[in-house]
Amino acid sequence: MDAANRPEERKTPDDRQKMTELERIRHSCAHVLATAILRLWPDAQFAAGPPVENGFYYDVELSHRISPEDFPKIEEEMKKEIKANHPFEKIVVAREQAVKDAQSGRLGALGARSVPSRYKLGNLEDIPEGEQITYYQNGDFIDLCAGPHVMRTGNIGAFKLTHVASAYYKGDEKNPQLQRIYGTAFKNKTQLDEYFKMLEEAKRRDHRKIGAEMGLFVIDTEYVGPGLPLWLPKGAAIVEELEKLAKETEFAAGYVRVKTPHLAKEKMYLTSGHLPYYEESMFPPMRLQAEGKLNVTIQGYESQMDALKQEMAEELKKSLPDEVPPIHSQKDFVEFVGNFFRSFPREKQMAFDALSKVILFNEVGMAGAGEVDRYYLKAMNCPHHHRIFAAEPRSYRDLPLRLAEYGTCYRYEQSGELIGLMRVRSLNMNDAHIYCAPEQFASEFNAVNEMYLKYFKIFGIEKYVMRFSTSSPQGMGKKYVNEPELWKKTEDMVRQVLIDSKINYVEVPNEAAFYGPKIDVQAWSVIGREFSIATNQVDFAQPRSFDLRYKDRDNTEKTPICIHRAPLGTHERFIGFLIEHYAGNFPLWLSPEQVRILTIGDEPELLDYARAILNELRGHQVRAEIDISTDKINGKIQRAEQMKVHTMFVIGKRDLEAKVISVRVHGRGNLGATPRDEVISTLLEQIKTRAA
RNA sequence: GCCAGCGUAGCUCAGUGGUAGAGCAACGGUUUUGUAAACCGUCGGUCGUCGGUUCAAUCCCGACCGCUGGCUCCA
Repeated sequence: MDAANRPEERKTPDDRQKMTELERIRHSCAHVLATAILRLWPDAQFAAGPPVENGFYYDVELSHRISPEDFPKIEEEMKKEIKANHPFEKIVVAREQAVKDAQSGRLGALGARSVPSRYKLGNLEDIPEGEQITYYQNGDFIDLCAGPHVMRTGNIGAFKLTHVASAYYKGDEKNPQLQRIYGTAFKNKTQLDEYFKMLEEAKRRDHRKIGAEMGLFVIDTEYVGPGLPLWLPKGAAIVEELEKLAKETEFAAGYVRVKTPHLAKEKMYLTSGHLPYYEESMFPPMRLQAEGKLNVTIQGYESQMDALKQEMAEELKKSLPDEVPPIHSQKDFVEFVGNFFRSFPREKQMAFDALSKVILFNEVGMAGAGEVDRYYLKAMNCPHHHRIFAAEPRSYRDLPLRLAEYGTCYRYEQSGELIGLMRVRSLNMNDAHIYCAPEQFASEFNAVNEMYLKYFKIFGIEKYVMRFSTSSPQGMGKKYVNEPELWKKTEDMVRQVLIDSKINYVEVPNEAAFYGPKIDVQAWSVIGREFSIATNQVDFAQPRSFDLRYKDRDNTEKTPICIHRAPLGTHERFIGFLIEHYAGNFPLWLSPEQVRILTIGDEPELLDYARAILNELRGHQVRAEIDISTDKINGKIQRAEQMKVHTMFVIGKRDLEAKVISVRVHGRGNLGATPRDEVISTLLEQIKTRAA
């Protein structure tokens, strides 16, 4: 993220000087990229070119569409610039001079040009009065830039352009879209190669690829819809195991489970405050027609129809009966309108009839006629849980009340946002809402954090950070519910818990949820890729909006604080993460197929022995299968290994005679033969303890 | 939603302005096995959808749908 593009996050010159050596190399490489592009396309207009997490980019406006096929010749020019070993010279200028140079097209350019450097002009405007304005020059290329850079272009050890994307100028979708050229650079070739090796590994572990190979899930865009994954039996097995883990953990921690429907009336989300904030990312409402008159429908219809339709509307309006029978469905509606049209000449009757069927219902819908109930698919579970809280009178003795549910939510994510399981439109949340008194907050919140850490341990997540998102004064009443004192109080409480628990966290201002501060949990998979796994929030706003109360010791009614928490996030994203984390090689307890019995030969006694083992395993809820096909044992092993079956029991005549099982573990090979009972009891123990 | 690239069998991929192939998988046989692929055969595609250009389109053009990479968004 280019912080320089966001006024509220503008880096100070001091911050910039903290750039690491690697960031300087990359930032300098961005300048070299611009230099090269200008040699090829002198009219290029540059915007911003910062270092980013894995490299750098430069945003450029250019009539030529740069594609990866252009990379070799751009890289060729870049190499020349690096070989020339020009120094990066810092030049301090007065604002007037900078404006003048930008207008003459000199900034982000190799020389003066006929058109101004328009984006550089825009960048200049963002530099506050009093801050030093500097250029950096390498060879002929002069750029408005706060630096810092490496000493000379030759200090850029190894680089490569990686991809092209588009980006809005200053990240604002109202601004023009620029071409963003991405690249990466390292001190030397070895490190560059390692980086690309890591990318290869990530690609190999891609959850979409492994998910398909292992038969975990499919996304049936034609019949179900994009972003609506179907869990296949093997994927559902993982879902079930995660739920089991969550349910056990939450039960032990004093949670109670609830179950709520997938939709609710509009009133729910007006009350919660979600509708005004998030309407566009909720699925559009379903409208349930109540009894009533049709005249409102006709009005809505008039406004958008052409002449014939107008005519029909006039006719309808003129002679519509006062009393309209109840209409609950399209069938009712068509029937009613059909009867009504009988009084017209046949030709008109048919035209009206067809129109009414096709257009009136489909386009205008039944909205507006009489009272309409609008139902929304839930995009979050909290309001339903609030209503459960409200369902019974509550006393301080009931608190903390921890309502947990694996609730299915639906969010209308923008089409361009959908990514495999990582970003979906239907999601199963490991959700719970903790209603507590203010004095209980610290211990409850701390217990939630402890739960996170417990899970990290189970899944071998070693690197994580809690992003503590807080409000901002300027967002009060707009982005955030207008309760400045409550915000401060809550944020202070959360911060204190984080500090006391010595948990690894960073504070990020102005990114809170609208109803309270939140914590996003970022975790890194074993190959070092970052995932936003879970989020939990402190909510002082919704309990008020829903007028939730409990009777306190002193016989007064008080509003509880609500903690939203979802340590395992959603099944979709969490399993997506786990697939990449484990490269599909799940630990035994999570493995979709825990055991496959492979027989050598098909003598009846041998098959009986193998089947008895299968039955015993399944009796203990082990996900076991048997392969009694006539393939050679090597073929059976090959297929089981490819499917990443965790444990293979190879059963041949020798095993039958000695009452043993030859065990082979995926990725570890043949472990030899062990007495049957011992093998099974060890296996059961490993599953039970969720051993890695 | 925006920009760009892509869309051929269940999967991995060839291929052409004259209506398509391979390997694996699946299915049917034969084979009877000791730690990563036994053999033979069969089935399988309106080349994403719709429209246009053309005597002729899977191929060229357009729109739409979807996917991928970014941007914006993320309760």
